Amino acid sequence: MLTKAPRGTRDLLPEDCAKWLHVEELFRKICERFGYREIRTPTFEHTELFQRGIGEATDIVEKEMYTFLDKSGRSITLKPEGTAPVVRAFIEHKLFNEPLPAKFFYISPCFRYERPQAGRLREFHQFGVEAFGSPSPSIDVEVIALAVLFLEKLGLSQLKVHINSLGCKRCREDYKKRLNEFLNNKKEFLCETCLVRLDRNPLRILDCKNEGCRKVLESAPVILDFLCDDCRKHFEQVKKELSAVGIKFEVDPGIVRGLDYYTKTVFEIISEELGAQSAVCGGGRYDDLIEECGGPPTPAAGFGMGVERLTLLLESKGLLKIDSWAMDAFIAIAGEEQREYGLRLLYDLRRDGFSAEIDVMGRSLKAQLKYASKIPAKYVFIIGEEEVETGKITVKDLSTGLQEKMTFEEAKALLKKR
RNA sequence: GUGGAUAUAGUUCAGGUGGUUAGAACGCCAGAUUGUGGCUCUGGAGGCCGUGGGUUCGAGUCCCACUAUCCACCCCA
Repeated sequence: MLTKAPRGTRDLLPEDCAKWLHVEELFRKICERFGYREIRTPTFEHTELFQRGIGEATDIVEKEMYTFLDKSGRSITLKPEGTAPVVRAFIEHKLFNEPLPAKFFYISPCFRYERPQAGRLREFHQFGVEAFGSPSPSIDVEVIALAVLFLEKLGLSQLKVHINSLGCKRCREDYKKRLNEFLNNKKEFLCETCLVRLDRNPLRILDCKNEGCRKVLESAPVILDFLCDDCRKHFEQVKKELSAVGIKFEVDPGIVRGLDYYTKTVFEIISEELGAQSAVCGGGRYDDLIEECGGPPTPAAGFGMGVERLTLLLESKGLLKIDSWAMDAFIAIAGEEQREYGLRLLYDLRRDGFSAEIDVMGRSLKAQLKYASKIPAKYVFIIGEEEVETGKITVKDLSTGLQEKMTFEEAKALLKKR
C-alpha cells in the first residue's frame, strides 16, 4: 500500500508530462484564439453546489462523489466536473457585470468514485470551456468548433460529432410525459435498469444498449418532434451554422447526457477506438443553471473533454511522439583536473539560456559520451588537458559524429544557430 | 455496485500433470590497452514469484480471502 498509488489514480512520469504539456499548450492556444480566458477554481467545493448544479437524481451525485466532512463539519466534495464550479465563480464574483459574453476555459482535475477501466480513472483531468451570457446558436457552434479545431490540430480529424436537442424546460416536460405514457405500456419489454429509470429519469432509457429496450425505442416518440418553436429554430440554426463552418455532424436522438442541467443543444465527440469509454468530449447548452444556482438568468454553453482519453487516443495513433534534443550541450571532462574549467563553461551556458549538463557520476570519458547520447544532448563539449591549455574546446555534434576545435564563444554561436 | 480474466526482474514475457541455487529479451551498470557515443562482443547488478492464510514431506505451480490491473455491464470525460 505504502508504495502504491491509490486505486484509480496514477503518476505522470516526466515522459508523460512532456506529452501532456504539449497537449495543454495547444489547448490554451486554441482557446485564446477563440477569446476564452483561463479560470482556475478550487479542487473542492461545498457539496450542495454539485447536488443542486448537477442534479440529485444523477449517477454522479447519487454514488460517485468524493464527499467528506472537514474538521468543522462542513460537507465538502472534490469536484466531479468542471462546469458547476465555474458557474459558482461567475456568480460569486459578479462576472455578469463584465462585458458579455464571458468566456472561460480550464484545465482541471476531477474526481469520481467509479470502477476504474481504461480511459476511466477516479482522478482524471478535463479540458473545458464555458461561455456565459449569449442565447445565440452561434455560441453552441463556437463551442463545438473549438473542440473540433483543437482535435484537428492534434491530428484527430476522423472523430464523429453527434448532436441532439433536449429542448427547454417546457418542451422537455411535454416530451417526458409522452415518453412516460409510451413506455408505461411497454414495460414488459424493458430491462430491469430501465424500469427503475422510468420513474427517476426516463430520458436515460434513450441510450440503453439492451436489445429489448432498443426495439421498443424504435417506435418511441422522439424529442426532436416535441421541440417548441423557439427550440426548433435554435436547433435548425445550430445545424446550419455547423455546416457553414465546415463541421460534419450527425443528429443522434440517443444522446441525453448524464447531467441534468442541459437544455437545447447537447453534443458528444466520439471515437470508436476507445472501447466502452468512447466519448472524448461532451457538452451543450445549459440556459437555466446559473439562475438555479442563485445568479441572474443567464444562458450558457460549454463542454468538457477527457484528457486521459484524449492522450490514450493520440498515443494509439502515434501522434504524441515528442522527440527533441533534451540538452543543448553536455560538458565532458577527460579527468577531474578539468572539472573546474568545465564547471565555468557549464554555468556560463546556463546563464546564457542554454540547457547543459556535466558529469556528476565520476564516469570515464567514454561513458560520458554514451550518457550524453542517451539524454540526448545535441553537442558534447570535450575538455581535456590540451583544450584547457589552448583555450579551444573540442565540439562534437552527436547527430553527425563530426567534431572540431573552436573557442567557447564560437561554440556558443553554434548552439545559438540551431 | 454486478459479472469475467489476470497478477513472475525496471519493462514485455517463459516457467507441461507441485520436487534442489526461478529464466530470456530489452533496459540499466561496467569492460573490450593509450582522451570519444550510437553497432558488435564480454561480464555484472537486479525477483520474500501482488499480499495474507491454507493443503502438502515440499507451492511460482493447488485451494481460500484480500488488494490491484484489464474487459464487459452501469455510467461518463
